[in-house]
Amino acid sequence: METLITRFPPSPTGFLHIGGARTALFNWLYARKTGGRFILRFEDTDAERSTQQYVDAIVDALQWLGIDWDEGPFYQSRRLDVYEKYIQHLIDTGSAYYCTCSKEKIEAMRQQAAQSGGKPKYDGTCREKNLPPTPGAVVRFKSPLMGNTVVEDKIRGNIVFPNAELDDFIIRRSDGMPIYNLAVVVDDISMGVNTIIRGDDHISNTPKQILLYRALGAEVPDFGHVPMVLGPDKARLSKRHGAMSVTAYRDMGYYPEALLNYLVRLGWSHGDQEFFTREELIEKFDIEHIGRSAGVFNPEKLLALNAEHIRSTPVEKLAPHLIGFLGGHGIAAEDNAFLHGVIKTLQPRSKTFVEMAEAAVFYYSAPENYEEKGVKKFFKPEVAAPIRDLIAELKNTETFDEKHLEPAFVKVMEAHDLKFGKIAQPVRLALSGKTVSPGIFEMIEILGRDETIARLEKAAVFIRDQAEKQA
RNA sequence: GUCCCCAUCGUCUAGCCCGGUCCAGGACACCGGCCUUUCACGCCGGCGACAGGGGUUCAAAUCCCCUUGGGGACGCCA
Repeated sequence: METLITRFPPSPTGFLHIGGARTALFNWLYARKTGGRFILRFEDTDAERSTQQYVDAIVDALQWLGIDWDEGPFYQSRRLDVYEKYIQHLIDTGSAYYCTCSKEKIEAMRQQAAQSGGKPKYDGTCREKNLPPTPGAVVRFKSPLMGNTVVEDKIRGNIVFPNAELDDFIIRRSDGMPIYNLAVVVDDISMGVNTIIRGDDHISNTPKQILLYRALGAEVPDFGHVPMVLGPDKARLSKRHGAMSVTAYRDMGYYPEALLNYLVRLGWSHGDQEFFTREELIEKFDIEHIGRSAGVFNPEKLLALNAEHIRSTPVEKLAPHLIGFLGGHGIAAEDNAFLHGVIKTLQPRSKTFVEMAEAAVFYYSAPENYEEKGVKKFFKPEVAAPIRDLIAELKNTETFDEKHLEPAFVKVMEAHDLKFGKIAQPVRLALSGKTVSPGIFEMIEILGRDETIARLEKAAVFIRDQAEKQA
């Protein structure tokens, strides 16, 4: 079987957003799944709006997502001579022609068409004039006047376009730069791309491109148009929908695999399965189960999926991601057993790395003050004695794991006739400074004997001072 | 305006191609409950949809047509 070659061709006129990432993902998965190749190509023929800054940002986002490419990145702006060759061929074979109609004239044509209810089209003034190249002339494709062009879409089936709907579209600007439809086709032909998965906003470009393939004597690739991603108001995604760039999700503490998982499920399914690892995605992805209807981006579901990924991903894989966010709290954490232990206790209670980092701070630095409502509720004078006893017990506990810790607590509880909660809450506050934290035993185990005792003693002093102040 | 695409719970979706097992299944969110050392996790239960109308058929979410609704394209942007 022929090697499958897919590509992702962003235009560097903006950041990589959710929709673009999904398109890239589909192409990437399909290539990885079939052992094919995946190409990255920047379509920067619009010199006005393309910038290096966006190129870098897109590369950065793709790398973070773990979407890697086998070839490229290519830049259309550096392949002008290639397009020129193909354009010349089209002219030579009578499939394209020079046109000297002014922009104003074209605009007037459109206006008129709009008024009389027709489709805005170029009227073909220069079509049969056989004009020679002149400065400022554009090159137009000579589109068939009759017949149909059929797009055999892998996702939607056959889509028929009457050729009369198409006009003689420009393939080369007056400044010599090629136009999108020409450039993609030439690139895809010369790069051997045989499978194109893209947004369905490109459907109406497809017949034009098919015509170009034929005029160039090239084989038409497989097309598959995926539905668009909509905002909560069901409108096409745009800046006004808020955080839509991939890097925004990185900054908000999302795990790349979770984003991938969410994105792929927005438009593709594998029965009832919701959770996928990257490997599972590659193994199970198929083009047959890509849906046909547009999907609304749902940040809440993405958040929930992120939490699920955080919960079920091995701590070693999570650690490098968390370290950056810990840095934001002034903590220079090392990727060691301590960090891994910390993550373990935070996994079931963190939806993002931002949350996890925040919750992890107390492990690295003893609380400087205690949550106020906790102090009122749990640091009462009567807990001073049990805490003193607990400190003494902990000093004698041989191993610091739950199995040995619990008897120590039970002993203190019995001596003072307390329920577990009565001692656990003050201890929680003493260790973490907060009323909400991971389990008591797991915290103690990670903090270790010295640190635990130090924090308990500090709390005991605090409680005593507190009592004196009141007296 | 013209052309094209789409249509199952609020949202993402399974089912639709190969009608009956679907008084429609899962997930997120929401509401109860259980578990419990806090918060979570987890578990159990609830709420909630085949856009409408015509056909075809013994039988339609599944096939056909129309309507309605939503989206996209119509650039010397990609």
